[in-house]
Amino acid sequence: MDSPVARHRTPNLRGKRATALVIEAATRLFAERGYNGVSIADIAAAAGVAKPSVLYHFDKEGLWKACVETLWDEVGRFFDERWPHGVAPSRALLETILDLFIEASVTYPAYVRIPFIEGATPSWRSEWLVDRHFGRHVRSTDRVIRALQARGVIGPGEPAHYQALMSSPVNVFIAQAAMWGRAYDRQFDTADMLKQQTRLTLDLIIRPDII
Amino acid sequence: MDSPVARHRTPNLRGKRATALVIEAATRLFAERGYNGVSIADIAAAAGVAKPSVLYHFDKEGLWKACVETLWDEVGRFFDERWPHGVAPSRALLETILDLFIEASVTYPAYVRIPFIEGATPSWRSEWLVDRHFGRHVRSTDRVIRALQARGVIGPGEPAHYQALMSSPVNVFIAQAAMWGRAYDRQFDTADMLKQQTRLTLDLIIRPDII
DNA sequence: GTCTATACCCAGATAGAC
DNA sequence: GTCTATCTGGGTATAGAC
Repeated sequence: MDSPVARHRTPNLRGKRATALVIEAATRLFAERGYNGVSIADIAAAAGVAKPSVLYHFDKEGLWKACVETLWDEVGRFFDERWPHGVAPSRALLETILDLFIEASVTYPAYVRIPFIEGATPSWRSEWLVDRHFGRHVRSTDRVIRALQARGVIGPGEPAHYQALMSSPVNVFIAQAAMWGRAYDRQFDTADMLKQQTRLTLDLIIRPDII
Repeated sequence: MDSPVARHRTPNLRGKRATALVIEAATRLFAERGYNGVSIADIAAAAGVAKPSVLYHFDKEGLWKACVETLWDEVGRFFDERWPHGVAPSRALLETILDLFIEASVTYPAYVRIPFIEGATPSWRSEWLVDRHFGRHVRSTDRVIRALQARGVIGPGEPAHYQALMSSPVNVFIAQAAMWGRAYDRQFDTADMLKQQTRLTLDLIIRPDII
């Protein structure tokens, strides 16, 4: 072995194009460790290719953006297929939407973890995320909350405060699951824990006299 | 200028010892950008000393731990001086405690931001934080919540879920203030926003029939 | 204890054969 | 398009004068 002659190896394909393999691996790593915690070498190893093969397609910044775009496209389709269009603001609507977000968060944890990690610290990534995705999402949720308030489903107060409360399930149980899990010696990032947390949050913020 | 002769300069002191200056600057930077986002050169520049003067006292890992210990000591004293010892579990107790946490979080944002940033990603820092500080804090809050539940101040359900809800004000309005601020085009990390958020959270989780 | 100068390593990125 | 080999910069850390 290690003969100097027969040394070509696994030229490339495993069915998928290399770019897809790289984006898949990179998305997982970026979501686990954050942009600064991942090297091109890590990504290349995880994708089963050589470092320059990654850098042939992307520089690191471009790769991160491509990962986010690909993931958001996928999650966007997930929501489009399930969104309750044309439903009047009601307790049932809020339940449906929050359940949908939980399902999306469990299916695509990177969708929660990437904004959480990169948004904690100022950088071109946090700005880019807000300008391109997060801002739109926050403002549209804001409108849903206002509509629910107008119908009396949830009480008065700034929508931002309700958003903060509603984001707590995924923040704690997905983005910080490892820390809480170690503190409590127990697993937190399960669909069941998320369901319980969301149920509790809903029961608290929905006014008791509304069905 | 730049003469090769008269080239000694600001030997050291500004009243404080260099270690104190370094820890002060490093704590601020670690809280803003996270461990991996800060270099020794950044810290040295912020403290007004040379790089090797920082490394004479600490290696980077030791410096980070010293920052956390110093800060936690300080916040610990802050709580010790104000903690409502011997007060029976009641709505008033919960209000006092949450107000205290807000005051501490506004006074020492690093106390919120450092666990938030480092806890998002697995590393020796997240493990060290949980084992040394965060775990104890979470478990003691857990006991307070159980006592309040036994008195009927807050409803049934796992204490962890209530902790997640109660952590949402500081999570969103301190640790992710920059991102939400950019999305809403508005400032979030103000004492007033935190007060409002905490008031809302309390009103929701405290059972309405309890005074 | 603090500095200037430098060692050393690992990261991102490029050169050029295949 | 993918590889091996290499360059370069910025990072932590050290050597040694003062």
